[in-house]
Amino acid sequence: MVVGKAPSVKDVAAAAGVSLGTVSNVMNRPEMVATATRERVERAMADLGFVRNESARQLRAGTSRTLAYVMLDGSNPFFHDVAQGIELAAEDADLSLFICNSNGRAAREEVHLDRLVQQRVQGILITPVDPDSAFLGEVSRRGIPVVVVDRVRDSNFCSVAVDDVYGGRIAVEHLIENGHTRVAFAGGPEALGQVRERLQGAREVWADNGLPPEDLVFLPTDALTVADGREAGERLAGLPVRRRPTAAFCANDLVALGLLQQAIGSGRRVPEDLAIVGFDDIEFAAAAAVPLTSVRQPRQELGRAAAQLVLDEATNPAHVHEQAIFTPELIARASTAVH
Amino acid sequence: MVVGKAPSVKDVAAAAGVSLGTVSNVMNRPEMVATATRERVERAMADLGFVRNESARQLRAGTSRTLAYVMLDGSNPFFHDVAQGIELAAEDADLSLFICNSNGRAAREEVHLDRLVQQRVQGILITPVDPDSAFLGEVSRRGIPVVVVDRVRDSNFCSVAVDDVYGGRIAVEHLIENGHTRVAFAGGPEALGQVRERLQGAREVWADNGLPPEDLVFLPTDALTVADGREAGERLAGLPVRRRPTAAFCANDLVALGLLQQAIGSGRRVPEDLAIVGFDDIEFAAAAAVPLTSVRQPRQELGRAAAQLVLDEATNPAHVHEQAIFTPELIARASTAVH
DNA sequence: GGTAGTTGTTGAAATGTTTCAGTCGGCGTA
DNA sequence: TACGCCGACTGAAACATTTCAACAACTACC
Repeated sequence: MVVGKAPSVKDVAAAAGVSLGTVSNVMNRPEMVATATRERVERAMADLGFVRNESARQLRAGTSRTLAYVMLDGSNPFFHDVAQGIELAAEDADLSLFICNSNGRAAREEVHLDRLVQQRVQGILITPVDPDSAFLGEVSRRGIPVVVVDRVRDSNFCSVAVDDVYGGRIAVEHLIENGHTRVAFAGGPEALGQVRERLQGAREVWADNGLPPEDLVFLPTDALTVADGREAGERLAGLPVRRRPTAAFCANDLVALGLLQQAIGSGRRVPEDLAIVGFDDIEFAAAAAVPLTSVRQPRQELGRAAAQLVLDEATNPAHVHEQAIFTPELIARASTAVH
Repeated sequence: MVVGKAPSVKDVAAAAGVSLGTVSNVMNRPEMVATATRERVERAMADLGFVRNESARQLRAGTSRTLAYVMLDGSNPFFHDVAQGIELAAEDADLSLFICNSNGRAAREEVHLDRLVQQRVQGILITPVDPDSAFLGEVSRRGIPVVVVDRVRDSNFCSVAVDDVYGGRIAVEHLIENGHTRVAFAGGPEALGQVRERLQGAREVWADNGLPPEDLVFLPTDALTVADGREAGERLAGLPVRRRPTAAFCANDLVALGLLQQAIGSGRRVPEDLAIVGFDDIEFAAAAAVPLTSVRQPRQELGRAAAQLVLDEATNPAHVHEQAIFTPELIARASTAVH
């Protein structure tokens, strides 16, 4: 049962009575070896249970067959959908995808990046903790293509993101159209670009409609999780009735779900007492007890586009950096239905 | 801006005025090189921006620094929690974790496994599409430690799972205690070991309580997704009132969430009209609009234990295969509260 | 001042591939 | 028959490390 060491090309060559080079050719340019020989070699491979050693291949060929995605928050399904899009593109290009998770910690992110550079991966896709981190620049300078996902850096990087300001606009516009004149924005921390821009869009459209700024209430949260959403909901409920918003726009769906849960749990009705709009349109948004209106990001498409950019950068010498911006779309569901 | 090729050990050695071997020693056994030399070498490394080439290291040393987890369904948060547990253990052991997703397709799973073998990873953790697949046996026979997660194979494999029969028992026992005498079991396909065993546990405890088998209604689904749950909910609602169950036990939380959504959406109250128990206790279960009673699996712990087994198998010559079984726990929440 | 031991460093072999300049034999053409 | 050509195959170098036997320089001891 215990096996000796794995058979190498040399063993295959010996078994098939050919030279090393021929075995390699069978694997890498089968068209230039005679059919009979090729079959003999393939036979030998199967008999010996030969599996190519990728380290050796990569060392010699100098090119890796894997892409990596460093995601920001493994507990947010949004990032898994992005990853899924990347995976599909990687599959098409016959590459493996290495998925890492920084969990929002810069230190962990750096460890991952460091390892990826050691592995000399073909390209790195990343939703960084801080898009402007110097370390990211170093990786890129080292010659590894880096694409920033769901965030934007400067023009030295490719990036793929969504127009968050516009997303904020359509969310709040929808609420205004539905007759709301007091609206909360729940999300944070403000250091997050997403949060800032979605809030900005909300404020812009609010002003455009001539509504008084103080009626767009900012409800800051520590992070963008369900628990933070619940907590924001409690603060919202604590406001005096005449100042209490009748609708909330949340910086992402997790916060919106938390808010929804808190509202229903404390006996308020959604959307009658409180209308809610989320952001991302994760699968659980539609599946919530009151299906959630949300600003849809083309999650898989984001991933796919990012993968294509990184591949272009890796293989096309004439590559020029590109900041792709997608336009989000409002998906109206029960949580904002007019009653 | 364009960089020449990456500096190698040789370049570092030249820059520091030492030999190749010394540079290697600085990296791998720093204690046996004089402090002054070591500092000189480290200095040179930093100056040149040297990053060790992992392929070459692995080729020569013959040992990989990465673990891999092939997960079954990227859209189920349960598996991400397991992955998180593995990641923590990997971090402790200073290893990288490669996450792959088979999405329930055996073909994709095989592609992933094949690549992992090519990479000669240290160990593979997998929640397989089919735990008895022959391919898995081949991988293991090749000398790569394989641990089956959340499923059980024969005694030639380590595995980590939860006692599903017991889980089924406590779920239904809870419902019986709450006074329900007509209960549905929603889940499928029956080919899934999980589904079969959870149902079995449910039936056992049902019989133990002297209840008539026909009052435990099997509501089969195509898969374990939210959509399937909704669909099962519709079928449930379609039953004549006198035969309609007053409670449902779902094979996992996604199905339970779907059922919950359908029930509330069509005006029934939970738990008054329909009590619901899920399985897995994913984070969204507690965050549902009606917090879900669920059978908790120690998700992270599962992953952590699996990682430890795979590491033991990889490093301990005296390793003996082990089938770890965890005991699940019922977490009662509002969806089954007695009114 | 020779011997033994210790500490730090070296140099070369080895790892499993790919790549490329050659070799070899056979075939068609002049 | 000589020539060039072509297709199929070979052999060795190269890739960036690690490892290990050997060596050099000291120190300590008698």
